[in-house]
Parts: sequence; C-alpha cells; structure tokens
Amino acid sequence: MGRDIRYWLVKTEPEVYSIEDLAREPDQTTCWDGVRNYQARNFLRDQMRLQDRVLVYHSNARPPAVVGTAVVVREGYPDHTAWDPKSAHYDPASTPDNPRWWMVDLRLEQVFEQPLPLDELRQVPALKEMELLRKGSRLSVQPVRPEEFKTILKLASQRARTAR
DNA sequence: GCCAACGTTGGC
DNA sequence: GCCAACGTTGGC
Repeated sequence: MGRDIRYWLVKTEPEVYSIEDLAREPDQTTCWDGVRNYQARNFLRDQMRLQDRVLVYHSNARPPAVVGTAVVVREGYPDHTAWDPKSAHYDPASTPDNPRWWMVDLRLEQVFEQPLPLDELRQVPALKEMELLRKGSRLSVQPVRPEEFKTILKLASQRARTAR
C-alpha cells in the first residue's frame, strides 16, 4: 500500500523561470534547482515523493499568482548547481561528497487558463490557513493541505469557465 | 524603489 | 548561546 499523495506549493519568479518556461522544456520536465533555504531543502530532500502534486506560484510578479500545477517525477537528489562557481546559486560549502542543497524534478501538469492572483486567494475562507497567505511567509517550498489544493483547482476551473 | 519580515552570520 | 548587523524575499 502506497503512502498518501502530498501537496505542495513552489514559488518562482517568472522573470527568472516561469511556468511557460516549464511548458517549453523537453517532457515539460525540469529540475527544481536553486532552493537555498534549509526548511525548503528539508521538504525537497525528505518529504516530497513521486506523484506528489505541486502548485506553481509566480512571486515578484504583477500580480503574484498561482499559475498552474506540476507533479513530482524524481525524488530529492543533490542540487549540482551549488557546485558550479558560475551558477548564481553557487555555494562553496556544498560538495559532491557532502551536498548541502537538494532538488526534485517536476513535470508540468496544467497551466491555469486564468491565474489565481494572491489578493483573490486572500478572499477565500477555505484558504485562510494557507502558508502562502500568512503574513511574512517567505518559504519557497511549502506544504499545502489536501483541501486547500482541491479548493485552488476548483477556483481555477471556475475561473476558466467564467472567462470563456 | 521601498521596506517589513525573516533568515543567516559571526563576534563575543 | 546570544543577539546585532547584515542580506534576502517579495508584496506593494
């Protein structure tokens, strides 16, 4: 018997790497590199499992918004960009023998027809407890409750229908 | 561009 | 181990 699927949210700055960039990748799959926060690292390394589902969020965007979903297709492995002096995420403290930073591979599931902006999510009572909406929340990889994930998907499909 | 909130670093 | 200084995140 397999473990229950878990749900997550990952942030990305669309000017750096957007969900449209993900859609253009071979197999619409990418390694989610560059996470340099220990709490987020621990989620990537210890808790994300194959088939877990992920909300993709555009931060530092206008407007900031949840823009689609992805699925975990490879579990945690060392983030080799930490070993590359030319990488923006280079960290000399991380070595192949003793890696400090980890990543997973994500494959695009769907790009929402209509993004769900942050300020609208704040209006949804069912999402009140979401980590994303907490004041001062900065975690770039964070757990999402199953009900929250379902609520977001429902909002996205409702919005798509309304827009047509 | 501002700045509040947060995480990390390093002197002590 | 404390905590001030500093750097980063990310909404606005």
